[in-house]
Amino acid sequence: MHWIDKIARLLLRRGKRHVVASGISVSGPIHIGHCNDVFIADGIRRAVGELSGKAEAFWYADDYDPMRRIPWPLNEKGLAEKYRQYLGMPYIDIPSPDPDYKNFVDYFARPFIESLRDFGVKVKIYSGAGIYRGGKMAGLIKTALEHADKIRAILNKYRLEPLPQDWLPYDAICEKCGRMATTRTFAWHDNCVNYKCEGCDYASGCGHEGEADYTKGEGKLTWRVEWPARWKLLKVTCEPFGKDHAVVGGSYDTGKIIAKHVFKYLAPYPVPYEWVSLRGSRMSSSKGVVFTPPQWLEIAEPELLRHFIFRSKSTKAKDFDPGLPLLDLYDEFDLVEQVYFGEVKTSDRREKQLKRIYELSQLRKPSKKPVQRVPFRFATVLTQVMRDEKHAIEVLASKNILTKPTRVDIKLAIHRLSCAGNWVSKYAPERLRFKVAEELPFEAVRCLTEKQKEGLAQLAADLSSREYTPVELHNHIYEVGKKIELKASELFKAVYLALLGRESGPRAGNFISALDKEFVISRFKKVISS
RNA sequence: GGGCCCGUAGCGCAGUCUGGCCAGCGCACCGGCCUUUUAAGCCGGGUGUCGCGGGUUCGAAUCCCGCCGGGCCCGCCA
Repeated sequence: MHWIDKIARLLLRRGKRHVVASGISVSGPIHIGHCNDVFIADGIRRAVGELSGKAEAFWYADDYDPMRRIPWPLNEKGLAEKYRQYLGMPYIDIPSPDPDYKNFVDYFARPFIESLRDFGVKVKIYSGAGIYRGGKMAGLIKTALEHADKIRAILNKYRLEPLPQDWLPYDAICEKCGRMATTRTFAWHDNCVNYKCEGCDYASGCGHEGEADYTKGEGKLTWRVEWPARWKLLKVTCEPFGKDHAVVGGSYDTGKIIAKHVFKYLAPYPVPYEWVSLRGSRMSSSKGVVFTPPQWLEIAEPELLRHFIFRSKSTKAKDFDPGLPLLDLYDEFDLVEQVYFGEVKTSDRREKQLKRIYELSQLRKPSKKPVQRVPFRFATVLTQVMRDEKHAIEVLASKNILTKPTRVDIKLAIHRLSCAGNWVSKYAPERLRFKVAEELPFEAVRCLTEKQKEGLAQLAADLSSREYTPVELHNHIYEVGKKIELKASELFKAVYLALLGRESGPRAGNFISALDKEFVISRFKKVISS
């Protein structure tokens, strides 16, 4: 059974209605590693629903935390100076570097939130700042303040250095300088928490002493208390989270205890997950080592990222490499799809697992009919020679890659071709790139022998006298070589030199078929008369 | 100091929860074929002490204990 379904079953043993939480701190560019979080939450929501439970999922933007590091690209020269002043302030109060976005949070979170729909993820969106400023957390904050001693005792069990006697689980925003990380709270009464803006290790305080109204969002609960409060507020029953929170004595452990003893709430069923690395190294918002969902959609279908996440256990570390390894991911996805549609056989057990992975990779219910796909490796060649979409579809049909394609098949093919085009220009190694020479490459064809020219002349003549399928054409090159007693490899070389200006290229039959015939004939003729 | 994950074929991995067709998949590789350059196709081939050592069991990659190696997280804040 797939791990998503195991979790769904466990949840249903606890109850019928479920709320699956996800969310991250909006501290910089949101990358595909963060997709684990929402995709898993959404996947569980889906699985619970399929098992006739009631479930919803949400994504919560932690946008009311203080900025402790300036993220890429705001830490680049010019901008860094400007953003230094905002250290310690809540993300929501920091301006956007781009006027098209409302603020720092909008700038980083909107591209992510907007892409969620493209990935078939159906989640409610919450904003921490919205929750606090809307006063929704007021009651829970009061409870936490009333139980400050109890909370402090719980946390101290897990700390080397105990919290101060007057510690409160609340971080106030300084009304004078707007910073949150710099304040120290020490007392409270009615709706207000007293603080002094003293500074912290990465930002200095302004010295102001004041009162923050916690019912109006003039501050927030400290993380280890906020998390359980949020569970209670939003009735969370299940939540995936990264391994940093999952550590013994970490925020889940203390959150569970605080939830039970302070908020009288059963902690959600935890789903810890491993992180996604990029080309072997940890993604880092501050260094700009990130790969984002919109970047993903440029080079691959959304189903592929879902496949990437659901194909292995959540606790398994995953590495993503948009270079050549992406091709393997494509092949694997296509293979799983063929297994789903019964076109490829495997063991019963494996088949069951793969079919479920395929379902989870889909944005909606899978198609009833088998889907025709253009192998991505081939798409990377076709996209470099095709004249237009119509022509590309003709080529695909002539090669039997698409047989009687439906409108959907054609749409998928065109989409994959555009992904392939983007991939070739952005991530492919040089050797997979080629460009048809627009003008006769004089330098390159100068070294051609008379025999090679004779071969090209023959090919040109044959091309104009009849139609060839790609395979026929490929074979025909060998026939021509035999006829004029020229080694096939020499003739291939001549073909590539004439068209590309280099000695090798994509498989010749495919390649020439994908080009305009008259263009090829005239190019060959030009070579002969050069 | 504590915790988590990983260790299965040359490489990447599935299988471990629920012990018994679990010795598998992809790529690579080897042999053969297509007169067939190329990250093209077809047919055939598994190349393995399942990290090591114990234990439980009729039976262990799978469960338990110990150890080794690699990676990561926490021990500030989130």
